Amino acid sequence: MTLTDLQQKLKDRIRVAASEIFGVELDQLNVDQPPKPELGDLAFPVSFELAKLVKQKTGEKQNPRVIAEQLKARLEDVDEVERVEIAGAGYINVFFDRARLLSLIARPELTGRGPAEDERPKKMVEHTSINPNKAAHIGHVRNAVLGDTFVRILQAAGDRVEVQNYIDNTGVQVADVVIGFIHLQKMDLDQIKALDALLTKDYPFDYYCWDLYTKVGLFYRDGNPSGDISPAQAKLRSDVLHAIEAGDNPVAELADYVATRNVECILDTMERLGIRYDLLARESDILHLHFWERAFELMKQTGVIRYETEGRHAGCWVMPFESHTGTDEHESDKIIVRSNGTVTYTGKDIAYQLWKLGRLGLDFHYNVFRTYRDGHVLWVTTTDAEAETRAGVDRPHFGGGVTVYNVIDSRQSYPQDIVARGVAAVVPEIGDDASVHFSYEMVALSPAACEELGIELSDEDRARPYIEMSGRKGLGVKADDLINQLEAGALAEVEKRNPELADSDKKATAHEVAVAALRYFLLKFTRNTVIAFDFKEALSFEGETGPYCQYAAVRTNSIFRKLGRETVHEADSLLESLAQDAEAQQRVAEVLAGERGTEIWSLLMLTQQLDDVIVQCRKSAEPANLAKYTFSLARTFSRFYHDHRILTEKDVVRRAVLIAVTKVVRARLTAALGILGINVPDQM
RNA sequence: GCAGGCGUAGCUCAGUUGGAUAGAGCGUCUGACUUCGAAUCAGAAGGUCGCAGGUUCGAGCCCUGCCGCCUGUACCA
Repeated sequence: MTLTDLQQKLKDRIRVAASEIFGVELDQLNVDQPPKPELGDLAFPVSFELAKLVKQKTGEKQNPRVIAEQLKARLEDVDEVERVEIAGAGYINVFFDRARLLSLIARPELTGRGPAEDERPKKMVEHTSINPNKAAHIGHVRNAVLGDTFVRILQAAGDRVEVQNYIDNTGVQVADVVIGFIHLQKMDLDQIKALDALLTKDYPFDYYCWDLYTKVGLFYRDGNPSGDISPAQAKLRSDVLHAIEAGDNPVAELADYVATRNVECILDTMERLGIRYDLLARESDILHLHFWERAFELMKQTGVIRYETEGRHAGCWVMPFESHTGTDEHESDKIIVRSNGTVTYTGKDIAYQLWKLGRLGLDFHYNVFRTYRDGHVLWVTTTDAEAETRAGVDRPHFGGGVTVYNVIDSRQSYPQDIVARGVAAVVPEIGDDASVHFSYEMVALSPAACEELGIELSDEDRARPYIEMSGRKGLGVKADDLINQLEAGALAEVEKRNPELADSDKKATAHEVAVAALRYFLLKFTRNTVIAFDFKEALSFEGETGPYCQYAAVRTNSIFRKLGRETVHEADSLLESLAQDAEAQQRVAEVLAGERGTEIWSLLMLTQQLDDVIVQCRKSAEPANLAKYTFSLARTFSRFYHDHRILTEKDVVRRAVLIAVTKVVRARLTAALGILGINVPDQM
């Protein structure tokens, strides 16, 4: 029996009682937590609701407190319930039998649940999807960390998940860097390869491209970063772009090398943070395998788009958009195919989305991109039908998801909405819910952070709350730079605290601490909060941070290291025998009673909320809830740790209780951190 | 104009489908280390939840109207 089951049992009792006593059916039944643990373990505000329903039904006005009194006896019957109190204007507060529940909770957890792997509906999560033309910055990392954590949440909740990273290898951003190599650096593919081979770890290929991309931005604008692109350069860009899209020519070959190398660098960055993928879906393959043409047919057949013969959009295929009315300045219809016959980005996105949902009727070919150290294989799409047989590895089936989550920043909400509607219109049976825009706000730079980066600001910018990062302007904090800085800071701390450790262990620990700091920093804000990046805050290891949570978990481990097996065994068997030993049960109840006992008890209750939090995070798609919960568990444990000595505790029963609670905390805290993508080192 | 988001302590942010005395962290001030590790803990100060109405037993949360900020609203990708 878990706490969730117990809650359900109590809810059922209340429903039955409401029906029998008042003749009223409750469709919704809320459970709260009392503001203080002294007020009970669960609170039902149901009496207020009942008073309303009874009044509606009979016209008779009832006092919520009187109603509560009538329900009280029904709940007190339950074995796990010690007593029930009526509080305030009519809250029903339930107090559990603490000793009894402790022995239930302290039992080793049963593993294994849910149906077999392939029977579960598949959820698709697309995240990261960085333009492969430069290094990743912290804004990209927010995307990846949010996506990766959500994947872990879904998996923890028992879902089957497929993780995709979309590679826009034929877009203008790649074209821009290609122009930089060809026209600014005057390099051909062989020279680029030679350069790449010479680049060091401190300044890798994606860093080189980062700087080159900025130069191209200036080149386009004749040296003025905020100027317009000159017509001659625009022509250059468009020619290169077309060559890349067409494929099978030297420019496309060069572009493919550049894009692929950047993807490799970005994947390396992400792996430092524990982020991995199942499939890289490349735009070039979507193009060359004619996904769009198929989608176009489907959209025409279903009447989702229509051909305009007159007006401003004459010659275009448009998708009517009735939700907002157009004004003189702004159109209400979205153009999918331009009058010159080319498809817009939105059109291509609809095709890809249809494939993800298994509704396109076409598939990619696949190749192995890399194999992670633990054997997990990352696949990449290809047009080469033979690639897979050459790979000689079993491939999972890709695509065909029931729900698709696209982790894309909130500025894309308009086009994302159109994609979702377009898809839903083509295949009405799957509905709008199948496409979820997992949106988040950007990471911007605080004015202070800009100054630290040595970026000059205009007076206008200085007055703003934050400054948007820009790859084109080279304005941003590179992910690897920040991770390096975090690792250096953590290493200094580790060296101070654990001088006896081997250098490799120190570095490994510092790495785990750095990952914890960065991931937690990006997860503690809710998705629709703009993060104004601040170095001091991001580099902090104190207070509400990842390392704080880690530290609490490390402490639980060090307690067990020092306790010795016998003592732990003794504690385990004492709690196991509770059901048969009335005297021991009485003693445990005493330990858990009173002010000190309540502190221990409320910590134990908090550990039991993890499953509910996971379920809630899956539903709300909000990883910040889990981050907040994890911090609060770590904080509550830290307090418990200071208030209760375990190693020196002489009272055997009391020590057994403390050990049992610490054990449960260790398991839950480690699990919660794991879902956040944070590991617990042996020491730190 | 329209659409979406935001406005909560000095600063940065949480706040579940409306519930009990609005919470954290940072910063400030005061305490606690021959320690189960102080990356910690305890205490203090700090609030007209943007403004004004409304709905109800009850509103930071729902409704209406204002004010302010942000982002979208391309035959760019």
